[in-house]
Amino acid sequence: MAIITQSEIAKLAGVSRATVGRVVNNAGDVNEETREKILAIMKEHDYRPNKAGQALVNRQKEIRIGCIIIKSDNPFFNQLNEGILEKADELKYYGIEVIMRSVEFEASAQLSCVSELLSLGISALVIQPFMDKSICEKLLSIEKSGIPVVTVNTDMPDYQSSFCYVGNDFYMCGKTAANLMRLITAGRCEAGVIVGFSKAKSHTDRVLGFRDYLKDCPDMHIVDIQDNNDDDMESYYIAKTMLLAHPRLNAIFLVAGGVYGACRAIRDVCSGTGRHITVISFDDVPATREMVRNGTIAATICQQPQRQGRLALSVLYDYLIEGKAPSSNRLYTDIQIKVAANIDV
Amino acid sequence: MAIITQSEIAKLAGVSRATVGRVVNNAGDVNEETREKILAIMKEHDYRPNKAGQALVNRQKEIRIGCIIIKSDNPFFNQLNEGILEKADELKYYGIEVIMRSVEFEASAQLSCVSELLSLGISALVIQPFMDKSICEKLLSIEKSGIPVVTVNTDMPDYQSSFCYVGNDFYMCGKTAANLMRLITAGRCEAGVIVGFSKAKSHTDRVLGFRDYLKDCPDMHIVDIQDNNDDDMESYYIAKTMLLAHPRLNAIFLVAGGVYGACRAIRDVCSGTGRHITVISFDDVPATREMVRNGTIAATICQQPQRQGRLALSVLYDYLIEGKAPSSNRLYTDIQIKVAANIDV
DNA sequence: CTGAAAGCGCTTACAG
DNA sequence: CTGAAAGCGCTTACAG
Repeated sequence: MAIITQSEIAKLAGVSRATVGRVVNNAGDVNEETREKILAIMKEHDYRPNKAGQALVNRQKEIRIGCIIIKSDNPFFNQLNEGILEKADELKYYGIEVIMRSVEFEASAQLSCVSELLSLGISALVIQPFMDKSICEKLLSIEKSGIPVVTVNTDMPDYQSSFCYVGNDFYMCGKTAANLMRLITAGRCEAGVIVGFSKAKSHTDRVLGFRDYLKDCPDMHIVDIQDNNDDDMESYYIAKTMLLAHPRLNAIFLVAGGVYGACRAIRDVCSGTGRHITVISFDDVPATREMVRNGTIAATICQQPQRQGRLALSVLYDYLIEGKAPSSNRLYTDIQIKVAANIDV
Repeated sequence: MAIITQSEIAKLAGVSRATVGRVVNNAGDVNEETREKILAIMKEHDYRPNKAGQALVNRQKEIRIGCIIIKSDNPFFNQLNEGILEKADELKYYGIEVIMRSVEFEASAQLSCVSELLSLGISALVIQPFMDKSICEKLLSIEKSGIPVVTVNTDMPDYQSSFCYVGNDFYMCGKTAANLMRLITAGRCEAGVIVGFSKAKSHTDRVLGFRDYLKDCPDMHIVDIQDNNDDDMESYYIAKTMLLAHPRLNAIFLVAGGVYGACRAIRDVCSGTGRHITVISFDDVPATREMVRNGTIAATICQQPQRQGRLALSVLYDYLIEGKAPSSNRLYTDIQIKVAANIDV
């Protein structure tokens, strides 16, 4: 079927291009009869607007999107950042300005940043929300005022829902980690779990999924679980203590940051003793990649942070410019398992 | 830095938009001095053409891209097909027509299809090349005549190189399969290898990578290797024979199609005997997914066929319309490991 | 309720 | 060698 344009529709309907434009964009009054006639022609010819045309005319507006991402030493967040910046650079050419803010992962800091961005006149917001009631309420209220919020990389609590969430399905990530653990330990393990922080839904969901998977595995147990606050020193101390306290512990599940610290502890405690620990971690920051390459970590589960960043802005572009809502309000990126052989591809 | 357009450059240089256009597109003669002046301004302001503008004007041309993909019952090829069709549908709006041909995986059929497409006036070709001298020579000759060839999903032999290859790095895929096998069998296995066909580089490279990885694993061996021609019945027979002939065989590496047949043989031979076979396969057609879900296959390695299809056309769009060569002439898609827990995400 | 018109950024055939 | 102009498809302010 050949492509049809607005002016061809206009010709077929015996009206002007402007009238067709009004129908397409649901903008302005149009006589009911002619509207229906035009809609019928659109349907018959499967009309879809030419995106290049839309993009071009869009440069005449000035649209701003605000982004609030976590300020942290963890290089993981740079990967997310990169994705956002890449897409932002592209959107610049389509008349969209992206305003970036890097903010402490903490309620009051996020709240005041949201207010600042609102005062700059943003039409949409991208945020990694701190899991707290005050943040939820704020985000829901600005959505009510017509500003869509995309939660990226980590989400609000389950009972709430933003315009769209873009990121991993962390519950399934936890299950995937457990699945790998089962395959590698032949279904027999005593595992230590080291969590990042409990105010990130991304972390708590991973633990939930892991636990649930273990329910069907009679010979797999969690013997200890601790928070490391994504910190390498805490992580080292916790791992070391776990390993010494539980001599039969043969697996460690690293839920978030502090991977390097935990791996050092394993080396310090086990090296030369013949004791082998199966380690599953998340993400692929440089320290983690190195540990996968040298065999300390059996597998790491990655979430495409760059893609998350790009996708968050894409979704908003489609909505703001093309008036097209996302296909789902949970857009999940791939759960990517990486072992030594495919981590550098 | 604010964005700059051709007409702003024109103003700064004191020339017309047309002259700037000529410099940007390297088209037509321009006085050397003014050319340099314009180039300097472009550089200073980091000028990059607005893609929407380019796309729009492009509709006035008529560009055709030919695609030759393998005709087969294997649903894997539908996935590749889908990706191509998706992108083709998008490119329609940019004035590009994609001509699809589904052809037997065999030299003479591919050759005559190439000729047919050339006679239709294509400006570029996408193909899954049969690995044969006659095909190589044909493709190289049409590249010499100025028509870029993108090899997709499987490549020409190593000593030759198309304009661009889009697909997995199959050698690394083979290594990844071996890496998983090592993790799951604790480095001790007697493996049977079942190959698709030997005239697809994608298949032979996987075997190479697998073999090479095993060189460093003293307790992992290949005890048998056979071709199944991607056929389920042959596959069943081969797997059954292998399992019976080698009672200590505890792992099977399924290099390509015929996954269902091989898995049935494993069930028939091993069910109820307590014998466990670790199976690693490729791709995620429905039958394979089912075997991963029910635990017959430990892991399957996927290659994003849809993405390969889309990317092959993207690369050509960038080249034909924006004059931008691909960042590399090997564009590798991700090596995706899927286990039961993440295969349905 | 409707149409004529301008303009987004770009490319290119045409006239000089 | 250079400029004026047309036109790709779209949106929207303006005049009626």
